Amino acid sequence: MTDTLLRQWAMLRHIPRHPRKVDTVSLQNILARQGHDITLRTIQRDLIKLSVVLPLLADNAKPQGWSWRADAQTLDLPALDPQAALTFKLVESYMGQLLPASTLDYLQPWFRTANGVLDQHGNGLAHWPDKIRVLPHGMVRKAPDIKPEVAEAVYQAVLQERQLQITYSGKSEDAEALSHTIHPLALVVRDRVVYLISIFDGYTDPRQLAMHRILSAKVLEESALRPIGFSIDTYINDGEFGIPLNSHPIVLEAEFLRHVAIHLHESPIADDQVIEDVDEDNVLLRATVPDTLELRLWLKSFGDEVAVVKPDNLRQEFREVAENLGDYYND
Amino acid sequence: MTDTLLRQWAMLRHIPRHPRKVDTVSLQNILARQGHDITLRTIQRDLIKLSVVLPLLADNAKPQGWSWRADAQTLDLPALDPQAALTFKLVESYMGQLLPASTLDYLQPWFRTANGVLDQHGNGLAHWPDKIRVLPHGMVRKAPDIKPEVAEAVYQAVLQERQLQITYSGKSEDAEALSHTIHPLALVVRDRVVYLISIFDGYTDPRQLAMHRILSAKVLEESALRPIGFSIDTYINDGEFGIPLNSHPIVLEAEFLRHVAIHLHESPIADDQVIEDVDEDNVLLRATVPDTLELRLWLKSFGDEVAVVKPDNLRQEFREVAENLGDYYND
DNA sequence: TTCATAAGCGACATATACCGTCGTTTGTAA
DNA sequence: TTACAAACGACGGTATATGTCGCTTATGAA
Repeated sequence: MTDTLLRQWAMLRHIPRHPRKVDTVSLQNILARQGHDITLRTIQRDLIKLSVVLPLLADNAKPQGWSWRADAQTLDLPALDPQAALTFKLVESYMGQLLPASTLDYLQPWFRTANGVLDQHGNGLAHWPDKIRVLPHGMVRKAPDIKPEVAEAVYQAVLQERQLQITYSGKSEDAEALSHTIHPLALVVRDRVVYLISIFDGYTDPRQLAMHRILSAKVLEESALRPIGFSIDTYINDGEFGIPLNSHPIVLEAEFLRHVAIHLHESPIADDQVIEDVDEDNVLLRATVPDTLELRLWLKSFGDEVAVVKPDNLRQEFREVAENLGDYYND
Repeated sequence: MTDTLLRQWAMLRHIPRHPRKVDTVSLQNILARQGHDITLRTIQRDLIKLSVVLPLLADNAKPQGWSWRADAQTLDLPALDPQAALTFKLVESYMGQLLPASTLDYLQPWFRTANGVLDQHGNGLAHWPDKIRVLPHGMVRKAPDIKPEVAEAVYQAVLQERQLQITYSGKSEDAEALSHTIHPLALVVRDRVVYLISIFDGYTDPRQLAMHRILSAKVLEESALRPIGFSIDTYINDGEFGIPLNSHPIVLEAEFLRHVAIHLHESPIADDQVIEDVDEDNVLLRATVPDTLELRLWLKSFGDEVAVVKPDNLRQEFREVAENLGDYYND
């Protein structure tokens, strides 16, 4: 039974990407725990042999630290097929607008691998980058960037439920950055901003910290406190992020200009959506939807191309918006 | 020099996921082309040995077909670290709303692997699924689903520039599905819908086909024609998707209610964005932005919480919208 | 049914690469 | 300088990887 191959394979999986590294003794322990009793010498030999054909590198420190080259492509098994590669490129285009660059960077190895697969698979005549585009939906805004060290510490603290020592700059630029000890609870991403929900040491109420305003973060040894019964969904549904107005869905009726309704046919807003003709220029949309802020933003974005018919209170809201707008522009 | 490891590695990379498969003779040819001159017997032995520790399976056909189990996790080297795993989960949450399910399915193996990594890395007490949420931006709409066979054929045809035989159902439900031969040019994703830009055989103008309305697709042998000088960016910029109104950026000035402006601080709409106080309740935003439809949708979504000040023509547009709205609701 | 063909599989022999052991060298800290 | 730990080189016995060969089995045509 060829233990060699399995052992090398297991060893490779425990070598981290540069700048993280691992020394031979640690590898020996890890392998021993998995049932591979092996000499240090053998591990050294394996590493040297493997580094000839794989992008592995050892630093010059005394207990040699081994790592994968930072820019190494991932070697996936099974290999990335062209469909998956294309999907990765779609994700890259989409998420570039939605996630901080330093977070998305973690997926760079796969994006690079996808490039390779696509280059190889196309017939080389014309390039595939000319054949795929993702058009932005909504304003193109860049996600505020998060320091990689901060992201790393925060992710670790959340997953392992450890306390975190952070310095946090207030909303105003000139505010002093203050140091706090916090108990992280959860991560919430909304509208390009990553929030860390956590409790300040000594307090009991969860607060939202925008991650891009955390200047430094250090994972502490102490485990984090977690209020009994805390639930991220309850927290969100309590309206802390301003999402739900009303837990009961409503039956929306609204008149759209006909040319707008084309998009509604393409991707319906509800399973029971119905679109009826009203007259030559207008159609009526009827659908059961959640009664949220997002619904209002969406309806308002159509401006004068939509008129809310029902329910009455929503129509009333829109009437008031229209009145206010009239006042603005009639100066 | 241990050729064995490399050879087995190369072989594994050429085994596709179920239901696709590969036979030993093909593997021998592939490996021979990469410089591994090896007996068929050895390949058989390798496969059997590897299938003990890896999710490989052989069917019962006569020339045995080998494949990875369809639900096999990916084995990545370097291994997925917790940060990357979390990023994959974020992508899964985000893209679930933006890409058709059948397209996103190609990334399932990575999502599964990410689950495993996170399960292992957390301390097991509380589950990480309770610690991460992505809140939707905009209306929650499902991306219309695309048939997997269609997606596969279309992706292949686009990448390899081959003609495509499709049946396409018109916009109206009752329209007959018609068969066409088309020359695919590019893929454009907008607002949850994937469009295939292509030229119908015998015509010269590019058309947009919504992929979810393609009922069947078959890649033909003939290579696709491509108009000389066709550029996907030019095509988009010609306004075929209704995006750009004007190629010159404008300097936008708009008054926002103060509480709205908090979000603008978090993720600015432009690098040169400035926010000034106007009075107790209002602030003025000034920024250089592209003059697009998206800008208008975004501004309109604020309803009566924003008043456009400059440029003049944009203010005029909004004045008209306000007037029309006033007419609607004053019946 | 029979036969021809091709693929899968078991067995065997041998070259070789693997791996533990041990001694030497090198680099770091006291 | 000394002490210590890690890296490295060399060696030999053992395990195993691989080519070869022949038998078995499945498939399809006659």
